[in-house]
Amino acid sequence: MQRVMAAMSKTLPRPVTAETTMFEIAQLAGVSESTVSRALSGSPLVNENTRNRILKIARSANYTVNINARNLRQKRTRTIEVLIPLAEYGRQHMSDPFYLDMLGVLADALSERHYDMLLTKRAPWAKGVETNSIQCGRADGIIIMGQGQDLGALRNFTDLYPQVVVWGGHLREDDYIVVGTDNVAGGKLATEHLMKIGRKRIAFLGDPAEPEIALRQQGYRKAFVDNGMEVDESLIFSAPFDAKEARASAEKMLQSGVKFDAIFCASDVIAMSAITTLRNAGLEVPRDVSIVGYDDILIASSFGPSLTTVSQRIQDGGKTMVDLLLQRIEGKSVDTTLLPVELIVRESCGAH
Amino acid sequence: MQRVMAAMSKTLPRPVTAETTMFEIAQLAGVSESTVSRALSGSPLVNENTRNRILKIARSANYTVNINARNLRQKRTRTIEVLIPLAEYGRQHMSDPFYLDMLGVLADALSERHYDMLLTKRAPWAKGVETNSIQCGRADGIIIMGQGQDLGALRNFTDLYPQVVVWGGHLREDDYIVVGTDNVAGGKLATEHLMKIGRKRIAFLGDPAEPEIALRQQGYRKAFVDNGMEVDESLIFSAPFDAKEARASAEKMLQSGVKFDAIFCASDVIAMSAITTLRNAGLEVPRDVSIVGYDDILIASSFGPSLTTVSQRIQDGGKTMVDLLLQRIEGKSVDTTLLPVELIVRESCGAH
DNA sequence: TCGTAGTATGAAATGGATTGCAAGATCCTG
DNA sequence: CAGGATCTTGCAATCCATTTCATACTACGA
Repeated sequence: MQRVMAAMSKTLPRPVTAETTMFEIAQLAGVSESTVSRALSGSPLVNENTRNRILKIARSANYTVNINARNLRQKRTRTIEVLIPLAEYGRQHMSDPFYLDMLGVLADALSERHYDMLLTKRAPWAKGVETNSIQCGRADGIIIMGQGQDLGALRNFTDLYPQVVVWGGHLREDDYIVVGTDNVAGGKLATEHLMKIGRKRIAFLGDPAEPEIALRQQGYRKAFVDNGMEVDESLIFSAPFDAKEARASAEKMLQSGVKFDAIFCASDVIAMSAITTLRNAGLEVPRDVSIVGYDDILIASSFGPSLTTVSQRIQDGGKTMVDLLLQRIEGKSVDTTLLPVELIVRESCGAH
Repeated sequence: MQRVMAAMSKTLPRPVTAETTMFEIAQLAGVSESTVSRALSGSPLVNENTRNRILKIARSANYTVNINARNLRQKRTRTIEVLIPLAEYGRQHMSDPFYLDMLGVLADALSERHYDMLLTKRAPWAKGVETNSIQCGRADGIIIMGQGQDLGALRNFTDLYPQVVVWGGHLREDDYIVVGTDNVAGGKLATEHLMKIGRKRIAFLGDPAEPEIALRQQGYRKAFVDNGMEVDESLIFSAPFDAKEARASAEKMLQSGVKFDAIFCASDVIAMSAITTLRNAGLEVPRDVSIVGYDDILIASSFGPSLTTVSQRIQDGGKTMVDLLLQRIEGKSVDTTLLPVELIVRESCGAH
């Protein structure tokens, strides 16, 4: 790796880590460690004057409790692991900006409750992962974004470690806690909107290997059935692909020669790719083809014809996941939650 | 928050945490805890047969060491905090997908070295953050993405806690370790490319409040000076804005009435917004206006016309940050590093 | 056979905070 | 003023693994 080096190399002045212990604070304040501990943790068992004195001393000594000692004793970490399918750079994958939006919400929701966030891209059951963070005491619970491909492994894991919340599709047979939008309703909503504005040949683009997408496709089908129409299977483009290949997929769709005047895309990223591909092929959106996406990601706003989409209520969703997980960690009984869907109509979805 | 609840509520079977301790494994194996500890940590002080026996027992008991106890004793956590300016949802900000790409690289680089990643969006010196993760023993070091607005606070912090690496622009007076591309060279490269393809009125779009962007603008100016031309200040659009407002900014640029035939955008997100805005205004890219971005983010590929951009070498950059940080934590002397820039020429940047 | 080097193991101290229990101090009530 | 209730505080145990130091054992050469 070729690099331009700066002139001066920087050496470590001194390795600063936790230095002062509670003992020293206790000495300074002339009390026992117990009292210091109680004062700092806001226990009512401490006299108000004593507390204030201790707080002042602790602050001036720049003292902070050692988290590891505390975690060890309390058997809790106030840390939640978040598992996100991040980009595999080597393989030129791209990870969906949906996750970045969600990450922001989760970060807020967790820090509001004084929890830290441990970020991982590999499932605890994946090959080569030797231990999981719940068991080894690194985290109190896990938020898993997306059910992924290996539903069996997910189910096994959540059987063993129930302090888990999964973002994804609601599958009847699953026993873990799921939060997500009502994907069937969402798919139906999007499709019916396209019908209402007069589109006749509505295509579906998305890979049903992911449970959520499969449910959206189910909703797409339901829209036809419920309106007394038949699904034209040639309009369903469901070849396996992820975000990086979305554009290629959209191109194949064009080349297939099948006629369509609308596409329900299973995600906003897919929709963005589709729009780009159509435009490059000389078609106009929404004049020639109407597009609906799914997710309502923020970046879609800096993207040209602004995107009609089914909102995943990322904000609600993230907060709900945190709420439920923390409740479950406390041992409370908790429900799988389907968030209601909402169609956000914007430019990309005009009538003929 | 209105919700559709699933029929069955899920109760916690049993709160699974670390249960078996090293003592029990020692009992089972008929050895002391010391030996178990050594066996599991791969110490050469243990007989090979004994180790294998212990490993087998530990595995069958589904045992994992308690991380907190280990961290406490060893005074290290094998955890790195990553500070990223994530979206403020309430305020409708958007966070740059550049960070998501970088996050993927960092996750890989860290996990390769058996480090965990703690994700934060608030600087340790921010108001309301009571303690920093290095001091309280939560992390061994911090990677800070972007210098942000408060350079003074950053400098103070890194004076106190040197185990920090910052992604950003190389500012001569700064003493902390910086990794980033050579932003001046990058800005110059982009601008000169636009000159070479025959563009005469090249605009700059980006907010120089962020040091990196300021340096890119410096490179933009240098391109003119070095080629014996004068900078037309009316072509520099540097009103403060972040990604969410990029589109609005681009619109202002159009409305200003200033003529231009190319834009050097300080980031890919800005470039995407600019292209969209131009197109909506009836202009064509690159026929009427050539565009160059900065970052080479993955999502730009699903955006069409594919983006000419200055690559930030996200992969190199992420790995370098992790390398340098871990070296510094070990107390080694370490250099601020400028990554060489590279222009990736694609569609968005054609000649007249 | 003794001494020495080398290998394998265990006992015990250590890391830093939290918390159950006991006890001293203070206050109140009759 | 005795007796009980209420506050405060401290002692010591506890959380669980790592590591230093000492010891036991083996083997080998002299």
